[in-house]
Amino acid sequence: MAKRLTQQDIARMAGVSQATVSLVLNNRQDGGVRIAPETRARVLEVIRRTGYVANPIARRLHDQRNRILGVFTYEAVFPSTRADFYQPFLEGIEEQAEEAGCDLLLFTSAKAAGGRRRIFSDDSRIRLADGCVLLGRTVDRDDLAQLLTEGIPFVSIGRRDDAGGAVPHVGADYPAAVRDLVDRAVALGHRKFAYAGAGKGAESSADRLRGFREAVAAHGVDGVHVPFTGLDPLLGAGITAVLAEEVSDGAALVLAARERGLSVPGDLSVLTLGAATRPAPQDLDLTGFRIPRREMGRRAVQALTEVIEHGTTPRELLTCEFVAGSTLG
Amino acid sequence: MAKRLTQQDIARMAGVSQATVSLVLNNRQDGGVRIAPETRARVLEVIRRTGYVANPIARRLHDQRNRILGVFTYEAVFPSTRADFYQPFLEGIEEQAEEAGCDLLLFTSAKAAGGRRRIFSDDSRIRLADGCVLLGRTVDRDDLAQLLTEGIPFVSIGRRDDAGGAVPHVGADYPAAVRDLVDRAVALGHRKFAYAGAGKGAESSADRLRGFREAVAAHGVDGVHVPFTGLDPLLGAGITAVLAEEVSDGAALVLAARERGLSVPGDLSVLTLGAATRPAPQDLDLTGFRIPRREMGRRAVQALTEVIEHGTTPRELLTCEFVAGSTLG
DNA sequence: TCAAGATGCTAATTCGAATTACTACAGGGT
DNA sequence: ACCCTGTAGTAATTCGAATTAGCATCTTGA
Repeated sequence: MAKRLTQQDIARMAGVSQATVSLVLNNRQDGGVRIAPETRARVLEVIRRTGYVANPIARRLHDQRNRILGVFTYEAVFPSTRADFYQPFLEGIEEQAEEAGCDLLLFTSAKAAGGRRRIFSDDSRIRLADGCVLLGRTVDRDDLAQLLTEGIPFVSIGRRDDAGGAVPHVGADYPAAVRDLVDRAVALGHRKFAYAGAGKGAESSADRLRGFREAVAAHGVDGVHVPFTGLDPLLGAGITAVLAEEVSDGAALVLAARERGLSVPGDLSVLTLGAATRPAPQDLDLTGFRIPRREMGRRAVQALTEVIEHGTTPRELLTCEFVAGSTLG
Repeated sequence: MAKRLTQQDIARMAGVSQATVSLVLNNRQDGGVRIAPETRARVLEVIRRTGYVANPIARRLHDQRNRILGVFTYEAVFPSTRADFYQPFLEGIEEQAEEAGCDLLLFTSAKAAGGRRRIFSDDSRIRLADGCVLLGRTVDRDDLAQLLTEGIPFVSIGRRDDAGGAVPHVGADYPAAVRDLVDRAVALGHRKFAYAGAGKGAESSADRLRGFREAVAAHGVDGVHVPFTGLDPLLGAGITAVLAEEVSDGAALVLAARERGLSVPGDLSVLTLGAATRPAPQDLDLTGFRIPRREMGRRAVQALTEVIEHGTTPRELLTCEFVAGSTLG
């Protein structure tokens, strides 16, 4: 393998010093730096002839910045089963990274110790990057705490509870989105609501349930929280509008109701809250909201840039867009 | 931003020299290097406590390994329009990288100069990685040549013609796959074939056409090459079996034939050759072959590891699996 | 008891480029 | 002759980690 040319080589060929080559290469004119036009031309000619390109590694070593942004996920991102979830986020991340002139480092080397990746292991490579975007429905709290104490610049996609300190994040404003759905349903005459789903565990689940509770309280209407167990318990309780955390659960409700000869939304309205841990049928035209995944990816990278440059702690919730659908009436 | 820890810092904390930290970190025991167990333990403890990781840039400057593998694509990988194409490759790449304990660097910073990314620009970052996987239907020949002359380890996914030297690649064996299809069709009685598609441009297209020509020659049957222009020219020429380079073209043929009251495969057999530059309907059950994309991704990373470690020039074609379908008879 | 050998660690150098402080010299003014 | 200013360039240092030569110190064996 042919040894790569260095500035020293160029310098020798042009009969100048390495420093001069560097100065010419970076076209420096400021701060009392002067290179005679002929010298400059001579150096440039040698560079042109040899096709010399500065070694980016040495360059970065000096500049203290990599222009590398890390992306950490707690599972592999590409398998098609997970692709639907990660895809839009990554799309936004990639877009913004390109704009910022940064490369993306996927931490694929993180060993799945005990089935799940961990950021910090014996040989953590997290510091390879200037900073890191965290992606996943839930994030290990110990990992978060350690990121904070070690002062590693990072931004979580998705709101996160404090973990020994405020966690920088770019999330979706689930409370507002869920309140909006309830508002619309109340305006249409609904008075008995149910929230079907976990409502806890991940912050995103808790936030949705919180929005639900706030909304029913504000309107003074009935609202119960139940784990998702199918259609019967809901009908028995006289519910007229169900908010299903999981899209696939919402879809299941619609199908079950119709199978039983009930009309959706005539007899029952079904609203879906965007959680997609399982694949769901696409053809049901469910009413709900759209999580701005791609935009979240973009904003996360922007926020990360700020963290890296100014050490700020950005926390931001993006608005979810209402999706009219046809299951609310 | 909190200053990043250096070996010097670790050394101070452990009360040893920077050299010792380096030796412990790399677990060196050879060549007269000896570190007392207690010292080693003390250093490791500090490393563990602080979560210190060697700066890859500095490391790379000195030796030649980062455990970072680059992935270069000539367009953004995540946009959903391209996802179907890239996804399976990336899945394999990620899998194998994880196994090899390497991280993946996506060259998102490569500016699309003139609409298309280029590997080499004024400030090429290609050398951040230990080596690089190239992904794309076509690859810039100048880029290839420069990769070769600069001795940068890389592997192309997809066979590539020489570009001032043999290009390491992991491709699909299109000639064999196409020959196999022709063989099967001949065995079923077909004697007049057409190859519909570009048959040139990308190596993958040329390889398919070459396989076609070899096969019809070997069997002594009729075989013409036409650009894809719909159904009529084929019927006029008395063709009974069409091999459509593009999946979507194959699908179009089937639909057109059936619309005209013809039976597929009764009146016309349609074989598809797996090229997917455009989205195609999934429900037609076309006869053809499956490109082992995921496996290609895996093998490419394995091959790249060999290139990096031993400077070899692996060239390999993987077998495409026959897909029976229902459009050959 | 003293040289030989083993042990444990460190000083110094290297990688390639960027940057700063500084030198060397020319010409002008007094 | 002296200082001053401007010009053109270079030597030396820096970034962080890896490596090698070599310096102390401690054990043995004769």
